[in-house]
Amino acid sequence: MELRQLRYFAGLAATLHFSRAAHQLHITQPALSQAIRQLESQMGARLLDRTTRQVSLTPAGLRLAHDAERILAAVAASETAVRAIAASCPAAGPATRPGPE
Amino acid sequence: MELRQLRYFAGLAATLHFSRAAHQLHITQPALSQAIRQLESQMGARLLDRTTRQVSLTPAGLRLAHDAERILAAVAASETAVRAIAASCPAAGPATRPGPE
DNA sequence: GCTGTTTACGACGACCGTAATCATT
DNA sequence: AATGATTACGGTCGTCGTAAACAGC
Repeated sequence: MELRQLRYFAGLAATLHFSRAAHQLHITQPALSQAIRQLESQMGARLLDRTTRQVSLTPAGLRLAHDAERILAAVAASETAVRAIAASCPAAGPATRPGPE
Repeated sequence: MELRQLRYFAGLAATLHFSRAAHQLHITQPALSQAIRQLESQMGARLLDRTTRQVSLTPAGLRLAHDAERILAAVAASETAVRAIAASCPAAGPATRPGPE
């Protein structure tokens, strides 16, 4: 499982629409479809009920959608915190060159 | 930021030793070094103090190490939960073929 | 017939492993 | 000199986009 998968699935779960979700995620519909299919395969569980025209979450999909948002929020929060710490600690900066001059 | 990065960083933070961490992660040292470097670049913050022979966490790295473990635990828990739900809901299985027969 | 998802296919890029280099003890 | 991390480089796999096929309203 990768964060990319969770981002895509969260976007799809929010809209329940492949086209719109793909557009919001800045990818094409086939790429999203493939990624979701791969996620389902890896999880060994069907996450969506696709009746070709109707997209709805299965119980497992609902759970994953909920968890995905929490996880993605935690990741974003951590990233913000780490950047803040680095910013307040010049010695921990990315390219803090004390330099001889 | 990807989970792969977090897994690698968590493993490295646990041992503070590239060779041992890489071995435990089933990759080579250069691959780990590259992944960590990439993570630092993307985060815009130095996560480790590498004095060539001595590896120690920066404040930002310490924070990320802590967050990474929490996030990875949440991911693992979610995966378990989703699989359990799918297992208890045959209709949500991966290849549950009701079949005409 | 049209909207919307899936499948097929080719190209680009990322990740990993091997080999060589450099630094520290 | 030996250990350990980095850099360079080539191969391979994954991911994405375009094009075509399929299904429901």
